[in-house]
Amino acid sequence: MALFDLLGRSWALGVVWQLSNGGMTFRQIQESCEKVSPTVLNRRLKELTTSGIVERGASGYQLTATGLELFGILKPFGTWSTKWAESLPKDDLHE
Amino acid sequence: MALFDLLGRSWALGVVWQLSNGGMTFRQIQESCEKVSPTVLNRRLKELTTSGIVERGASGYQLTATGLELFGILKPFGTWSTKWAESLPKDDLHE
DNA sequence: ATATATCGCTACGAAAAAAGTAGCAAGAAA
DNA sequence: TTTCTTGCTACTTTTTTCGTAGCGATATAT
Repeated sequence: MALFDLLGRSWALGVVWQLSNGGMTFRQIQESCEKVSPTVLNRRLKELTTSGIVERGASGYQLTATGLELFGILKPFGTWSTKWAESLPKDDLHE
Repeated sequence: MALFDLLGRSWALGVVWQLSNGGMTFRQIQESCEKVSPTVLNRRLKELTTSGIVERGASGYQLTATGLELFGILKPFGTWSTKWAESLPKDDLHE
């Protein structure tokens, strides 16, 4: 349940998702996440770092081995979500 | 990304997780989630309902077919999270 | 050296979300 | 009728997030 607490915060899942493409700079993440406020992004990155999911590397922030493992689990959401989105009226996504 | 927005709200993942055990009443969910405030629980349930993940049945709230499918994807988190929790100092879970 | 640009990040006020507590209306049971 | 439980709303306080501005550090160019 602590995992859901961590990942259930704003942008946490999005950051992990984005970082799966490789290392990104702070501002790159910021832009790819539809402009997250730097305050929150910084907080999420710190949380994910002390949780051993994200680390800093040569090319900026990147997933740790553990983080990549987590992304492996997260991956199926991608395909599932497109199916799911089609089964809904567009407006429902904004509630 | 809309999926992460929906599931990245407080208790959303927790509710889906709890409901996987079968139908639950409003108050049962409330207690199993370490006392979520009714305000938020009600909102999450409405969101998940209009998103076709949760529905109301004879025994209270329950997952739809789509919801069960989602839980199938969510399931691996369970085993992964225990491993993950062990690889961390206890305190890190509270940040 | 000076100017320019990009980087990670902090500060700060406003807005939104969640917590926490109380309690109501409806239905079932005694 | 009284008593319970259930789903849920109301209301206030606390926490989180947003949105914008901008600093200090490093790099690159002039």
